[in-house]
Amino acid sequence: MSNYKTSTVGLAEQFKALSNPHRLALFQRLMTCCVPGTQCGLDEAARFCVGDLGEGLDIAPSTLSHHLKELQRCGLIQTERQGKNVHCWIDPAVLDKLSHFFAVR
Amino acid sequence: MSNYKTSTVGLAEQFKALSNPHRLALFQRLMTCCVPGTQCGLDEAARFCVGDLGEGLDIAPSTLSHHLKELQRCGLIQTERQGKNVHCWIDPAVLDKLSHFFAVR
DNA sequence: TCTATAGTTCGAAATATGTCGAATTATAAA
DNA sequence: TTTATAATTCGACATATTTCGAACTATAGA
Repeated sequence: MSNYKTSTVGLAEQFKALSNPHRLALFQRLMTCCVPGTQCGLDEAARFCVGDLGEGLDIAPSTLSHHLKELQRCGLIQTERQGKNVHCWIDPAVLDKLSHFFAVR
Repeated sequence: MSNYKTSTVGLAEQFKALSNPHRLALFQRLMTCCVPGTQCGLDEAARFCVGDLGEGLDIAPSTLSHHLKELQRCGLIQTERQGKNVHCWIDPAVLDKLSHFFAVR
């Protein structure tokens, strides 16, 4: 447990979150705002709200909510209420960590 | 959604394979042979056989076999019989792909 | 205050997964 | 040919996951 995010169990939880096609699609949408020059999580214009994220995925709101909760539980995404909406975003450090895991160098 | 299927569903299957702590541990062991100067899959000395891979994981041989089959099914690892043993390895291209998926910038 | 919108929680049902032991196959060695 | 070792397949069972609809909470605006 020295570092939850990089331990085998913590990593496995993140991969489990990404193992569902719906959740992976949600994550990929959030990734699109993580581009050069953009500060994910700081630039609110680059965030998605829950409803918009689920657009076109054809799942019930309760299912969408459940999936986002799973993504958050394992540390893959962040959420914050903004009035009637709840905004979601990815901390770029999360992507860095996962990218490096597979980069054996 | 053909694009949705090829990119998202295939990836989700690989993440599902890595979502089990035992399978992730197996994959991590195989990753250790993917180091600079080593050609995974070509240098047989750098491969693990099934029995050695499961060493210390405390799972039944049948379970080990099942997990490796899952890793292979989604394209994460390769296997080849070598006499009494079956050798396993990772194609470095697989690691590149996954690393790049998370490398947004 | 009342209403509409956005999202969450809960309980249930169908399906998938992880695991084992027993039986089986493949190979090498005696 | 017989035996030992390495690994897989199969059947079973307990547990986990995915999904929904109904009910609920939170907020903004009229």
